Amino acid sequence: MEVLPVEDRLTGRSIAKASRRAALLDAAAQLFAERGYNGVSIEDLGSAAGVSGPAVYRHFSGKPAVLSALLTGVSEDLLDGSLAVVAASTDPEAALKDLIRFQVDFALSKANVIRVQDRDLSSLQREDEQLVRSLQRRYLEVWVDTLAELSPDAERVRLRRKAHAVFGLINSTPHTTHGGRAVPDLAGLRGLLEDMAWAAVRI
Amino acid sequence: MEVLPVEDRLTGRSIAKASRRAALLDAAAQLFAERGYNGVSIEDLGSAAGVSGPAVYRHFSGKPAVLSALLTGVSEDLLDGSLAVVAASTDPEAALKDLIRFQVDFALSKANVIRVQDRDLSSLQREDEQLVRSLQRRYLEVWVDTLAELSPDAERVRLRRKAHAVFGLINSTPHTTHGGRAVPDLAGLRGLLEDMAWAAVRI
DNA sequence: AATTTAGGTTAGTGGCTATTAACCGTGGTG
DNA sequence: CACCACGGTTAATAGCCACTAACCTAAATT
Repeated sequence: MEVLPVEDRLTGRSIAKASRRAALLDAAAQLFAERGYNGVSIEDLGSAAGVSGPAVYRHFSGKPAVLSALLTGVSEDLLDGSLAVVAASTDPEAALKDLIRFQVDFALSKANVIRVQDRDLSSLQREDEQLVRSLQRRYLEVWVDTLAELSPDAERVRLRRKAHAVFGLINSTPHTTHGGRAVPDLAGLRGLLEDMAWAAVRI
Repeated sequence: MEVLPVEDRLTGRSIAKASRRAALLDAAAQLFAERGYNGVSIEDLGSAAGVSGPAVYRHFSGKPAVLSALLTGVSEDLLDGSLAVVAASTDPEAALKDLIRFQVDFALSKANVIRVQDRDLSSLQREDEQLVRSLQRRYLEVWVDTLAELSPDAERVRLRRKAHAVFGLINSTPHTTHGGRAVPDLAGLRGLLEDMAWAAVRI
């Protein structure tokens, strides 16, 4: 008979393991953002997390699994976050403003992962790619639903394009913030992006 | 004594060579956009241009040279085009509108190259990367100069960020137009992007 | 305290791929 | 019409890299 691992015990080892896994994902976000998925070796990944080479296989089944964990994670965070934002807002206009703020926060605080998401999505295995695309689609629909409440007459196709364009606007700084250095006037940038996004979305 | 190849004769072969080179660059734009520079092999590249493998070396010194030709080409086209646009306009407001139209045209007609440019810039060799970055910087400055004429009091840092964000907005569709399929309502998309860009830039 | 399990390590190993070698037909040139 | 430069071909070559094997130590479990 097998021992069912129904409940994971919080032993010292499991904590260490979790934090190592997190370190690997952090390293992956940074390295993939800089050099692209195919430009990073498992050895690079391991040593950036303070461990060398094949130890990565104690945490992930392979290189694709690392990318998959990274991208499904960010997609879920975006979707869940946006649902929470919309649920907390009363009127659609406030909801849209909060969605913008949320996306700006996300883009500025997780620039690396944002970058990887639209750079290396195609490197995922078919199944994972579909999952991530589905999560992204649902996130997009949260925006489109909110936009539709504000412009009931607009076609959804148009609203979808609008949302895409706003994402491009907001996500632009990760592309330009080279290497992940700190941004001087972060608050100013945040405000500028919010204002521009608001102006663009209200046309 | 060497024969100086001062003037290239327009022989049948040289024409064939030029068109093969163009085919290779087209293939590179498409494949790099889809799979990323490191996800495409020389063999892939060649066969997509109707030639197999090492024949590529008759046209480029190596794989990096292909990427370099692609990216310096697009950067130069953008810079030259923007200079022409500004030179043709009289007042700054018209210039800005034309710059937007120009960038939208470019993003919609050369989506692949746009994608490669901000995806695989870091795969260039140091020297070429500096060249491309320099061209991009000069292109950005064309925008910033125009913006500065319209808002003489604004800091250039802020205007630079603004321009970046507008690029992100306009270049968003290449990211979303998966696989390079034709866009249904191209004119509508063009108009939408222009309107949104104009609204965003005028905050 | 004995034993098992898990996360690490350092050596392979095999496949892919950029680049080079060696060779070949032909358009352009004299 | 003889020659040759050139764009192509297929067959090495060499290096990188994902992944596996074999082994080792120490935390958990008993």
